[in-house]
Amino acid sequence: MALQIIQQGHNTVLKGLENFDIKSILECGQCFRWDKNGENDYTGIVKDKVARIVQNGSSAVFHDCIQQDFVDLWYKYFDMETDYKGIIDSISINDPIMKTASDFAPGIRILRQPLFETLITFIISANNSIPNIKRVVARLSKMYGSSLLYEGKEFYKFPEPAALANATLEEISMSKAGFRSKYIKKTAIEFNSNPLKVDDLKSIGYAEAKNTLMKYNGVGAKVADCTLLFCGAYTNAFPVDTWVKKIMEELYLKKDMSLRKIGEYADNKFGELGGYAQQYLFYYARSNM
DNA sequence: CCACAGGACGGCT
DNA sequence: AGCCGTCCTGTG
Repeated sequence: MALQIIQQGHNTVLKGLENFDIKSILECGQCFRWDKNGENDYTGIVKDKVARIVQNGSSAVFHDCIQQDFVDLWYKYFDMETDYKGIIDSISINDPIMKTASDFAPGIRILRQPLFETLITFIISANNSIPNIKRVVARLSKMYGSSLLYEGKEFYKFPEPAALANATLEEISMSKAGFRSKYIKKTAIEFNSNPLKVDDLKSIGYAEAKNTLMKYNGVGAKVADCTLLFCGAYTNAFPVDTWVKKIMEELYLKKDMSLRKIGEYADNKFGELGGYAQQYLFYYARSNM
């Protein structure tokens, strides 16, 4: 059944969802601005829109969301045009490990998040835990992002590059970003004076795009790959963190290997679909290992 | 109190 | 190229 998008009063209702599980999507470690209200019930902010999403099987309700907002923002954000069933079939055939990992969470989708926000939040993710990353991002947004009301509650947009570029290091440090505070400030200054767009990254090719991002202070190979993958620029980006290293070594490689070599192995094995493979593996590893 | 988890960087070999 | 100490905050 094809996806149906229906406006019902103030809400937008989706029916016929396939490979869409809101819990897997929002808790697989790719985003930091969503909060759980209850089972399959989340509220979050992207750009200047807040959404409360409640999923029930193959249906989901976007509360206080007109159909036009769904089409303009959320459809792209949730990567609705991509055929995830086809991707899973393609990477799982002749690969029982990937079959197990994708069967564990076939409803994962890779979000297409705003570039500057993705870059800064993954700088914050360096040597950090997901709950702490969320707290730091929430503090920065409250300090430097404009506020908006949704269902009577105040939400804060992710800061504009200029707001973080003009902040002092002492102020940014109050977010408790720790040693990453100076990375945030330097990168915001650089980005603000020479703004980068997703299309710029797409036009120069994966290797050059990764090099470009790694010039920012606080951005190594892993953060660069996360940014390229989660802003929707390159689906072949395969970020190797400690969890992916662990699961790749245990299930595929059967020996210790450097982060760089694991990345090369994945590139050969998964190619253009590496980013999807990485997400199934990462979520499976974090939940089961 | 201590041990540990989580990546980038810079200095070293 | 690879190894290792340091950076900061929070949790057990």
